[in-house]
Order: sequence, then structure tokens, then C-alpha cells
Amino acid sequence: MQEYLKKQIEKALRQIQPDLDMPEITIEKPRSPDHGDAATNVALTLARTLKNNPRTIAQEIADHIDLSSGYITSVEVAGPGFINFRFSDTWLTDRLAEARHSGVSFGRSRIFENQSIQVEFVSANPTGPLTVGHGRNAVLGDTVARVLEWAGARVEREYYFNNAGRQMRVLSESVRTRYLQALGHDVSFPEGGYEGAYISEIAENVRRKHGDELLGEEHIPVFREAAENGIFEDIKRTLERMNISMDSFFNENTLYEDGSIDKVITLLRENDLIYETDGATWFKTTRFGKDKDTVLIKSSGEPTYRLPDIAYHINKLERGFDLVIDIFGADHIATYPDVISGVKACGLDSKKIDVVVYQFVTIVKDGKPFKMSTRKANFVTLDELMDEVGADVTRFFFLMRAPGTHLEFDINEAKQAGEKNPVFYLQYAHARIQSIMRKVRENYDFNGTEPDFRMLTHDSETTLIKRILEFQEIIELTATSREPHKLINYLNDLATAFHKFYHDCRILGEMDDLAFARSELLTVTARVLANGLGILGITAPDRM
RNA sequence: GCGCCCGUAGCUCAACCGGAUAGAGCAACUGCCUUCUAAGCAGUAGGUUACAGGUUCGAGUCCUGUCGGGCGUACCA
Repeated sequence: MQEYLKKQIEKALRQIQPDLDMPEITIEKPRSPDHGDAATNVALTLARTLKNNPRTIAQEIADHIDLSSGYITSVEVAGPGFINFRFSDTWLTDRLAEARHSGVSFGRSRIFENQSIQVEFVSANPTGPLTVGHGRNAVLGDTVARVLEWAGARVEREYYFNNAGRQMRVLSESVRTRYLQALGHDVSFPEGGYEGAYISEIAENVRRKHGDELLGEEHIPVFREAAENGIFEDIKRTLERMNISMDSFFNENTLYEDGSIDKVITLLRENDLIYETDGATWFKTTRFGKDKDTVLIKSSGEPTYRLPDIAYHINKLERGFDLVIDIFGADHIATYPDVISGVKACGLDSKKIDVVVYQFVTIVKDGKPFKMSTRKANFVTLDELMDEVGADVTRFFFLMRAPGTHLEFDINEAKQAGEKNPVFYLQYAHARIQSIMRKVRENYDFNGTEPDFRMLTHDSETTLIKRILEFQEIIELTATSREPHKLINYLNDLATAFHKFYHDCRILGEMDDLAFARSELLTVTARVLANGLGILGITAPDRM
């Protein structure tokens, strides 16, 4: 429709001013329904070049719009010079019939067709259970992946982790200490060690399996492995509960084993972007506009995390993805420019890397901000949260808000959210429709195959139809902006339109043709709700 | 100090590329269930979009400055 309108406007403009430089014509949906179904501001933008009053221009364009197709019923000039269009019922009902025929795939788009996209998210090192702090990352990443799939892309979900660093050393030390303590040895807990109860559990498992055979320091790898495996299993189970399934887990270590790390250094050195000072190896990030150079290899010989980060992103691009998306918390934002610089310096197309940065979740507990620390075992796990409110509410909570805003997560409120939680509004709409449909099937036996949607003339009906028809556009908008809350806002509007319809229009008791048209309208509505909730990874229940 | 993000109703947040009268939910108040799920619908009230300038036909949105909050600014990850 947008394209059609643009063409009509262009045609009108050409008639008025044949030698005009065709401006960019934007069609938007007016905020207020009083202003019609679509509007354009071309007249306003042309006012300057045409040296004429915008309203006059608008009127002239409006007069030249061809209404013969029957899709547009009115063209009006309004406000400072907007041109408002109103769609005809024919257009609406034709599109609705199309939507009905496209069945379960209604809403699918092809704007990312033939694109292979990787989304990397969660990527928490296996040092402890996933907390609500990780939740926003996990849910955002998975939902971005889902919506990109709906927009036509092939998507791979990857979890990147490091099981070799300092964190993991401290972790195995912590487990070992608990093990020794359980065997009655008087050893003090390591400074900065991981204090969570899960550490003792892992230690206990090791003890059950190996008894007291592991007293010597040479057995540390056993503890490390036990910790990593146990924790990773937990993490995977938590993700599964949240309806998240990874396609691959990428161990940072492989970048050392396959020589990628050395290759990055070599390439940077060839480009004269590397130098050594004080025994450390530096990357000339000042060449890329940074105010300081960056250490890639410490004087201890150990790389900083930026080096593998660069190698990892090169690795991703070399795997042939058309687009690589990182889901980053605000604390990682500073590393992003270095990675881009590194990738660029190694001759790869850094434009294929896109980062979704989300702001931190402020945990509020008992009315006070709650600072979490995995080491101090001071955290609320995602599992605990899901025990309280379920996976649907958990996902919804993290997706409701734009990634770029600080999200306040009140634990107490979420726990007692129960039925006033906004996710139920959407699920209720779906369940309500299914309930109606069950009754419709009991009471009617429609013999036609094609409903006559022209029967649907009530305001609540046309509003609902218009909402339904926006679905695909919203998916595309959500996929390109990578902002799932836009889909949520849309589904809320859709549910509102349905509930209003429910209030105003009945099916049971109506004549067959109207009942058929209405029930098919609801079938499509339910499908949009189910598809939309599916993209959010949330269930669409048939009963509540 | 410097860099990035945020500041919108009492609270939590929307607002597509700069568009028309800044919208929802929660909380408050008022109506609507003998008929398809009241987990709903309709309505009332609530605002100097942190503040001060600027850009223009038009600014919550863009620019500059101030204030407030978060994060970063390590040879930590």
C-alpha cells in the first residue's frame, strides 16, 4: 500500500511540475485515526523548493490523486499541509482474505532472505548459575534471533565462553577448598573465591566419586573440569527452561589452538599497528581515534581479552556470515571499538558486525537496589525467578522495554505480579478467542469455504483488521531495529483491538454469513497473537 | 577529568526518518457481567518531555551548555 501511495503521489507531482527533482516520499501512519490511515508530508518538505505555501501544494497534489482503483476512498489536506489518505473497505477485506490464506506463515517476511546471520549472546563464563543479570542478554539475543528468522534470515545462535582464564582458576581453587574442608582439612577459603552453595555441591559430587584420592595439587584439573561441566549443565538447563536453544558453543581456547591469535598479531604487525613497550605488546588504537593505545599481550605473556575478541570476530566473519550480531551489556561497550579496529586492520569488513547494547538491569529487592556479585554468591538466579513467575513472565519482563533504557527489575513486584502482569493480557486474548472458537464449532457448520469479509463493517472490526494487517511491517521493523519491545507494543495494541471487538460484536447467535466472517477474523487474530508470542518465545495458551 | 548510555504522568515505560492534540500499564476515582472467559470494556483525573539556549514551516526526537543517574576509562573479564 505504501508503495502504491508513493507511486500515486509521484504521478501527481509529475503532472503538476514535470521537471521536479523527485523528493523522497515518506508515508506514515498518523497517530490519530481522525487523520486517516496513511499520511504524507511531501507538501511540507517541498514548500521551500517550490516556494509556495505547503497547504496550496498539498491541495494541488490531492486534486491530482487518481482514485479510480477503489483502494483509496478519500484524500484530504489537513493541518499545516499533510495529505491524509483513507483506505477503502475493499482494500482491507482483500488484504484480510490474503492474510487468512497465508495461514500459519502470516507475518513472515523476506527482507532478510538469503542472509545468514549469527547472533552471539549469553556468553557467560561457566563460573556460576545464570542470574537475572544475564537474563536480559539471553532473552534479547534469542528473541532477536527469532524475529530475524521470521524476517527470512538463516540464523545461528552461538554461545562464546572461556574456560581457561583466571576466573576459572579461582573457581577450581574454590571447589578444591570446599572438597578439602568437607574431608575435614583445615584450609582457608581463597581470597576472592566463589562462595556460592553450588560450589560445595560440586565439591560434594567430586568427593562422592573420588573419595579422598584428590588431596594433592596435581589434581586441580579434576576440580576445574567438574566445576565447568556441572555449571555448564546448569546453564544449559536454565536456558532450555527459558525456551532458548543454542546452535553452537564456541570455546575461546580454539582460537589459540588453531593459530588465529598469532595470525592477528602477525597481520597487525605487518600493518605496523603493533609495538612492544615494557615487555607488553600494544595495539595502536590511537590510529583509530582512541586516546590511548591498547595492550594485547601483557608483560606476563598472557593476552588480554581484547586479543581473542578480535580473533573471534575475524573467525566469525570468515565463517561466511553476512551479518554478525553481538548482544552486549553496557559494561562491554568500550571493547567494541577495539574489536572493530582490529577486524578492519586485518582486512575484513567490519560493517558486517552489529552490536546490540542493552543497559543494565537494576535489581530492586525489598525496595532497595541490590548489587549482585557471582563471586560473593550474592545474586538472584534465573531459575529462582522462573520458579516464582514462570518462563513466560520472565521473558516478557526483559523484552518489554527498549534495550537502551535502564530496566528496573523489582523482584518482589515480579514475584507477586501474577495476574496483573501485562503478559497475561496478550495470553488472555488468545485464550479467549480459542474459547469462542470451541463454542462456534459446536454451534455452527459453515458450508461455504470463503467467508465474506465485506460483512465486517463495525468500527471495532475495521480497527482490528487494520491492526492485523500491520503485523508483517512490525516484524520487519523489529528485525531491523533489533528491538523486541516494538513487537510487544504492537501485540498490546492488537489485543486491545480484539478485546474491544469482543465487547462490541458477537458471533454466537448471528446469521451464518456474519458469524463465519467474524470467526475467520478471529482465527487470523489468534494466529497473529500466537505467531507474535512465538517470536517472543512465550506460549499462547488455549485456555486460562 | 574524558567517553558512551539514560532523564517523558505519583510509579514502570511508549512515541516509526524531526510531524498534527506527547500515549499505555500500574496506582486513584466512576460506570458496564441472566447471553461467546470481567485476567475484559468504557470513562474521569494526572505533563513546562530534568534545566537553559540554538537549528526550522515544525523539536520529547537534532546541536551546544548545565544538572542528576548508570557504565566505561586496567598489562581484570
